[in-house]
Amino acid sequence: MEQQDTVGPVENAVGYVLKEAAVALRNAMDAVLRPLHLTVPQYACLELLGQRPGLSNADLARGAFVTRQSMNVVLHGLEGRGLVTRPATAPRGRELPAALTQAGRDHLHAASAAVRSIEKKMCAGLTPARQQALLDTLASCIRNLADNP
Amino acid sequence: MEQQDTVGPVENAVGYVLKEAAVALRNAMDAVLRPLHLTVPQYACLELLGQRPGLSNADLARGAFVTRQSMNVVLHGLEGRGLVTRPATAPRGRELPAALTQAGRDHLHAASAAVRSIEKKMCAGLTPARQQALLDTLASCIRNLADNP
DNA sequence: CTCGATATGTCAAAGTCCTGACATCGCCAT
DNA sequence: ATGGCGATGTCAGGACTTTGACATATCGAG
Repeated sequence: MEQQDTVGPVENAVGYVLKEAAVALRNAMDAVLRPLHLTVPQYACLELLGQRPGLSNADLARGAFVTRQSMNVVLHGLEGRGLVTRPATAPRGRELPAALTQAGRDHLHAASAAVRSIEKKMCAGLTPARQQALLDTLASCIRNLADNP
Repeated sequence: MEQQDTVGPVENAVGYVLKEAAVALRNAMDAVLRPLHLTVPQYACLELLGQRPGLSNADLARGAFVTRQSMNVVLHGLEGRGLVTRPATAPRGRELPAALTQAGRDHLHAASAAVRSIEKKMCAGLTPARQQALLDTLASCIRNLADNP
C-alpha cells in the first residue's frame, strides 16, 4: 500500500478538506455517543428539542440535515425509549410538537457534555478570533451555495 | 411551520456549521454531477485516479471517505461503463492498480470543470488570505480530532 | 525458514437513508 | 366561500453504504 507518498492537489481543495473535517467530526461524535446508546441524528434531535421545545418533525429534520422520514423513525425510537413525548392529536395543522421528558433531559445533559468535549478538542489551539473567522467564513460559503443558479 | 424565528445557540456551534456547509456542498455537487450521470463518490474516484493513476481500491476508498466495499462497487460500475480499467491479475500483492481510460479522462474533464465551478461559487468573495486561513484552520481541526484519546 | 501481523480484494447480510407517493390541513388570492 | 398552493405526517419501495467474515499475499521478527 502506498502510504501518504506525496501530497497531491486534491488534499488542498477546499471542498475536500471540508468533507474530511466533517467526516472526522462525525466519527469522533459517533465514538463518544456510542456508550450512551445514541446515534448522531438521535443526539441532534435531543439537542434541538432541548433548545427549542415544541419543534415539529419536519423542523427537526431540517435542523438535523435529514429527511422527514428519517427523523420520523428517530422520533418514534426516542419516544419508545421514553425520552421524547408527542401529543396524540395535532393542536394546529398537522404538526405534532415534540418535547423532552425528564429522562430525555438527563440523557441530553450527558450527551451534550460529551459532544462539547469533542468540539473543544477539535478547536484546541484556535484563538477565539480564528474560531470566529472559521464560523464567518463557513457561513459565507453556505450563503453562496444557497443561491439558486 | 416556524420559519427561522430566532437564531438559537445551535447554529453558532462550530460542528453544526461545519456539517451544514458540508451538506450544502454535497447537494450542490450532486446537482451539477447529475447531468453527467455521476454520483459524488464516482466523481471522487475519477478525480483521484486522474491525479494519481495506479491507485488501488483501498487507496481510493480512503481518499473518498467510504469503505473498500463501497468503492469496489463504484469501481466495478465505472469499469462496466468503460471509464476505468483494472488488470485481471495483481502485479504486486493483491492490489489491482486502477487507471482511467480515454473516455474516463474525457468524462473527468467535464465533471472536474463542473465541480470547480461549485467551489468557485462557494468561495466567492473570499480573499486568498481568508481562503488559506480556512484551509489551515480546518487542517488544524482534522489533526486535533485524529489524536487517539 | 516459519510464523504472526498487516493489507488487500471479495462475498454475503444487514442497516440506513433517500426517493416517490398519498391524504390531510391551513393559508391566501380569486 | 372556495379552489389552488404549500406544508406536514405517513406508507411502502428501492438504492446505497456499512458491518462482518474469509482467503490470499507481503513483510518482519524470532
